[in-house]
Amino acid sequence: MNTAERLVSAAAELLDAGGEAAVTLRAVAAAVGVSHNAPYKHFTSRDALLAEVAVADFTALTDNWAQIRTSPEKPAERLLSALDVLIRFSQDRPAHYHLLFASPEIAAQGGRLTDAANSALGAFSDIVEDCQAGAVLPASPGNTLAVVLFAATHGLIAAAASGRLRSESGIDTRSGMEFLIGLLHGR
Amino acid sequence: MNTAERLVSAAAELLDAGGEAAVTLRAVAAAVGVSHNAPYKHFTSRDALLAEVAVADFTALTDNWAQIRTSPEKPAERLLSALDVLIRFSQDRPAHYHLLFASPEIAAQGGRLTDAANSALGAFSDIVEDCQAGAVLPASPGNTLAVVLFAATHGLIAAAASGRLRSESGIDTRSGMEFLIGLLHGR
DNA sequence: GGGGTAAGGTTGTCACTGTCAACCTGGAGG
DNA sequence: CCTCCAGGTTGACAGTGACAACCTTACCCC
Repeated sequence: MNTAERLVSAAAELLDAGGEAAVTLRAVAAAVGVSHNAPYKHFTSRDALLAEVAVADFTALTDNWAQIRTSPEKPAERLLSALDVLIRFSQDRPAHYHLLFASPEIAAQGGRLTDAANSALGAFSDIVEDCQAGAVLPASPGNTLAVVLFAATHGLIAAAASGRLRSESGIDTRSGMEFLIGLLHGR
Repeated sequence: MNTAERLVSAAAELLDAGGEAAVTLRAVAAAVGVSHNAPYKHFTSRDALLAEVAVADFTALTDNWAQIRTSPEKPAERLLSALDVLIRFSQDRPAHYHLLFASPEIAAQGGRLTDAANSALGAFSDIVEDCQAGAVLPASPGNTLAVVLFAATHGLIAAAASGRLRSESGIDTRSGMEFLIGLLHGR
């Protein structure tokens, strides 16, 4: 594994261990065993390094969803599995999740990151479209329904991360999405 | 206006002008005309100061929504107006929006902030419940539907902020919510 | 085969940040 | 009149992202 890859994976580990604030260029460099300035030979800035971490995460999500689509489950069950992947990711690796979906300055890095994010959305949309083709979910122009379902999931995850879900409403992300899908079912 | 209030309002202005990174304790203090350490006489940390900015924003949102509820429009139109308030807020003051709904370390400040956020959600829920009472939207246990609708809106706003909405799907936040509400209408 | 060259690494330095500590000051209350 | 404290000050400190300059090694081309 070359230095650039080792830097990305060290950054990913630090992100898990201590949140975004812990991902210091110096800490990343030290974890790899290079000098404090070596990262600049591979990445133009700290944000660019974090963007590469995000690319790796998006790619993993894409693979996950692509695999779910090939499972023998019914479309509706595959959709719930896809949502579970996202929900579990947000719970197991909250800092990574925040990096991917709630960090505008990282998203602005563009390039490879935009492509990786679009691929992930595409894989998720495929699963939703299978549901629409099976009349489990209503039709929509383009992938509008997939985008809306994804958005609702992200919104519930964000509310949960802020601690503002359990407090007043007493629901969780999964049950919220089940409720919404139930309303849309067969429409 | 006392120093604490002036610090909060100066922080709010810097947040608008240059994003969260521009809200430096030193810059805030300088804007008010006090020394670089004076903020610590009123706030325990930078995050605590930002939390007060968020409290003010949540309060304004609550007032906005409470007023919409008293308008002579039909419930469904009031709901769209409420969503427009949120969407416009996210477009006009993106850094403030991010602070309120996508900053876990700020949300963790708790206390006054949690109360203010709950009040805002309550005002929004009232508007949704009017729609449910008028059979414009389906019934739900507690305020589940309000939470889900809010979550979906936030998700679409977040996607738009990341530049990942227009690119692939060609929809915007407002039209996405109209699509979802249309599906739920009369259910 | 030898010399240029560039990728990848190093050390040193800079301005800036949040935070802590110590000090100062004026006015309120016994 | 003395005390005390809220609210302000200056000074310091470690840590950060970023830049500049230098060193080295391996490769390519003439």
